[in-house]
Amino acid sequence: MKSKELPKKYKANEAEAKWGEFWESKGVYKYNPEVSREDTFVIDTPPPTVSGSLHVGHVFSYTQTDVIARYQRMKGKNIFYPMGWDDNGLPTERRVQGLYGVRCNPLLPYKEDWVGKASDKKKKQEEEISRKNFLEVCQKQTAEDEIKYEKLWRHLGLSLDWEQQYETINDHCRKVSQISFLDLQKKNLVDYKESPTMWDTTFQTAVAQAEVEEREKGGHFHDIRFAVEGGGDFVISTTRPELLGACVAVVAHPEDERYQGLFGKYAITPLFNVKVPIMPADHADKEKGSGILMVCTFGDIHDVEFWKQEGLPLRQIIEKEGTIGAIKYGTPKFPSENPEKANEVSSQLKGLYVKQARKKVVELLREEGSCLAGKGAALVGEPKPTQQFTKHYEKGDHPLEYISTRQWFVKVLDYKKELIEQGQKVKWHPESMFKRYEQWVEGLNQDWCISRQRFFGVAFPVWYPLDENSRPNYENPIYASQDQLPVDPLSEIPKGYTEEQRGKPNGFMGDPDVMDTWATSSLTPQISSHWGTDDKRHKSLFPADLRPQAHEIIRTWAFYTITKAWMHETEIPWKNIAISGWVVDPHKKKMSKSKGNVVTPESLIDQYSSDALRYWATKAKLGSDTIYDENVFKIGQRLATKMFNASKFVFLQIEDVEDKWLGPENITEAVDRVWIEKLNRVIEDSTKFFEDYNYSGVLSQVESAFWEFCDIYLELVKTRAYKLKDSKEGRSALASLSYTWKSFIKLFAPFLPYICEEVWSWSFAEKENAPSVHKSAWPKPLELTDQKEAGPLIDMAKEALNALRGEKTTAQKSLRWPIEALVLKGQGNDLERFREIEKDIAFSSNLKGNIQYETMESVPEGKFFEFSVTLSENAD
RNA sequence: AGGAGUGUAGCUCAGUUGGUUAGAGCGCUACGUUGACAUCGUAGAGGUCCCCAGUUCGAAUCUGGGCAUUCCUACCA
Repeated sequence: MKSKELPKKYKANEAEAKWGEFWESKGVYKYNPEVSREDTFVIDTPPPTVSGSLHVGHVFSYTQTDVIARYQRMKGKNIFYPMGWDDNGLPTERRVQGLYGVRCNPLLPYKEDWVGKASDKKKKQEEEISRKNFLEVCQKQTAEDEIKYEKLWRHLGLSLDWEQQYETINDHCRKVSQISFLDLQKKNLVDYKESPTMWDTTFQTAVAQAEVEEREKGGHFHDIRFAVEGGGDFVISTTRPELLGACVAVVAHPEDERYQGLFGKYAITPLFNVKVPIMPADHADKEKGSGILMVCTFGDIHDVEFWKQEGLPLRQIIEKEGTIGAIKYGTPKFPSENPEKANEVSSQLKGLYVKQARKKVVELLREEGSCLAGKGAALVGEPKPTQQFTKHYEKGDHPLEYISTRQWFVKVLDYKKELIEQGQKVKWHPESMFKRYEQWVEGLNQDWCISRQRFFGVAFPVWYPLDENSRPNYENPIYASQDQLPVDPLSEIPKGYTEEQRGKPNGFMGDPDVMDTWATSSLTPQISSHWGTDDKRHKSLFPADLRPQAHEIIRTWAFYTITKAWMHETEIPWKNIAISGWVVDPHKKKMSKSKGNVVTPESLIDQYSSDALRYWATKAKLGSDTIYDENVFKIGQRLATKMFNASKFVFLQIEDVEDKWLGPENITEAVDRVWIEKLNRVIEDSTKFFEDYNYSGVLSQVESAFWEFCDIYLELVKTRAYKLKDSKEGRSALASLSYTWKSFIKLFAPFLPYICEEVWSWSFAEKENAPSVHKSAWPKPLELTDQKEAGPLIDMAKEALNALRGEKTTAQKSLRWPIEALVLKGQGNDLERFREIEKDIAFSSNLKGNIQYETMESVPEGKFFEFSVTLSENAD
């Protein structure tokens, strides 16, 4: 490469396309399975949810991981850096439903010729298709999205090994998930039990504690009068009057004097006239409402716990769809003192959604005379507004209901202590994030529910035998054997059975549920390491070195991954976990698609370049949120341009110089050696910071050193470098420039991979026999022999240049304007030192005459010298 | 309510173990096209380091107490 061939300006788009192809064709980022574990750095990359598009938040955190990977690669490590796509699960189903206007009905037969058509407009979900058709269209859609995602990641310059790609729905991941399930089953760490579980009525599936979020909603307190059997009455307060028909008890605090006389008696509910026990319960609060409240199946977690504790009857009135069921009162399950009336009420409520039912019940209570003469309506006064917090599935719109269903649970509650200990063995970056993990584990109150009543997910490798009445025997499941995996129990059969026996008396049925997405993504380290299928590979990749992830999923992804690794192999899944912050809007709220952020990463890259976005992403400290600010992209863009220009200049000076004059042994001049010492410290500190995952510290350090290089050192020595090319002084400058340039390319390479590869290719790719800077060695401090004490020459030069530039600027003259005379005043030894750089100063400030030195006892604080400058009358 | 983080220039943020006069970039003002760079450069203005008390010769930094703000967790019949 000759400098003449270089473009006048840096064209980032062209360069980035070129080097992207170059890296791919040279296999720069390939993992080498032959290298030993110690020399390999393993990253457990987060598989993003495939549901449309990636946004700037993804760019932010994935880039932060990439600079770590690039640093480790330059340190000589063999890098295992895979990419996975989390396509399995509800987000994909939701997207497909919206996009294609379809809904899965497992009862329908497969249609061979059915082809879904995606439409941009949100279709109403109307067309029902079979499970198999539904899964096919999910597969097709995610495959399309994944191609888009990959394109963006390549453009962003993530140094991933694309051969290690996986999708969480593929055969390999399904197999690993099922192996995991069977292993937990063998170790008696899973339970299949019927139990009240948080249920989303929209998606009609169970959800886990970790996927639940609280939302503030307006509600109303309703005061309702209950009669006491044998005389008397009391008023309860409730926000959920629609659950009146599900009331199984009434409770007050054991020490509440008002209700002492009632414990042991029975209350009669209004409308339904159901006899329920009045009991003491610790969770009742004397101060709240009237101090007495109803227990329903199920209003909240207290109801569930009290119901379990007391062995109360189950009266589930809310159905899986979120509607009130057709309940017949006057039966053993739903007794009533007045079945006729209860059934009249029930007939008015059945089929209503919760909200409608609430309205209706209130209406009826208004009309209802409270079973007691002279006490007015059962509804006492008017409903009083209140702010209430309700639990929602994080992806759902309607409040969750507790519904008793049969689900698979992983027994985490028994192992809180062990799981906290495991978390402690991992090194958290930043350290404080461990607290969140610890607090989450301590606060767990439910086992991990891993079954979902959905379709696009990993099946449970389980069948149930049917008895002579075709009722499943859940107590004795048939588990798949290893050689059957991955298995779909709905289309494949257990050993010893024939397909004809499916669903028949004395036959079998497949478990219809799928696993929670997290049950699979909690295995990402094992998915990558081929746990259970390739022992050698597993040993060479597990545990991983680094798990990068965001903080809001500590309670899910980090926790579940630690749990699985411990349950399977009593290991930690990775040695380090690096928690990235969020990208927030100017009001410090998390940026997300739903908040109407229309800026796509693709358009930002086109506008500012990948290097610029990477600069922005890695300026932010690990774990800290960063405000989305396009100004920072511009600064990154400018840095890349500066790198190009400074490189071009240095290259211009050294391209025709023989290699022997560019070796570090030629760096003989004091000022050059001082500069190299400065650079050494930058290299040392950068290395130290990187080892501590403090990439942002590296960047700001290197950046400020680079600007000092351009503004001060380069300006200072450039004239010497080209005017005295063939002398010892000139060669010292040239060798120093060459070495410094090379060092900066390497120091910036993890952050700005494209511009660095570009300028590296001009000269060093050949000289250093490293076609890619990203495979070149991370710099080490340069040992200068025969080091003599040189003092703060660079600082002196900086002060002098600034002073002389300041004079010219104040006089409104250009920086090349000649200086007639300079008087330098300072202390004796400083003046003596200054002589080392006087020629460089004279060159770079266009000083015509000599410098006149004057000794003075005291200089202004924090300065070396005082300058008296006489500018020339005329320009050159 | 409990826990974690943050609070430094108009804005976004550094500030490495306590140490002269607290830094950078953006923005602002003025100037300058110089033989790498106008996608630029140079210079300048701009701060009660949230507040109060303490430790210390010395505090943005350490301790205690507030305040503000973000997040996590819990509760709210």
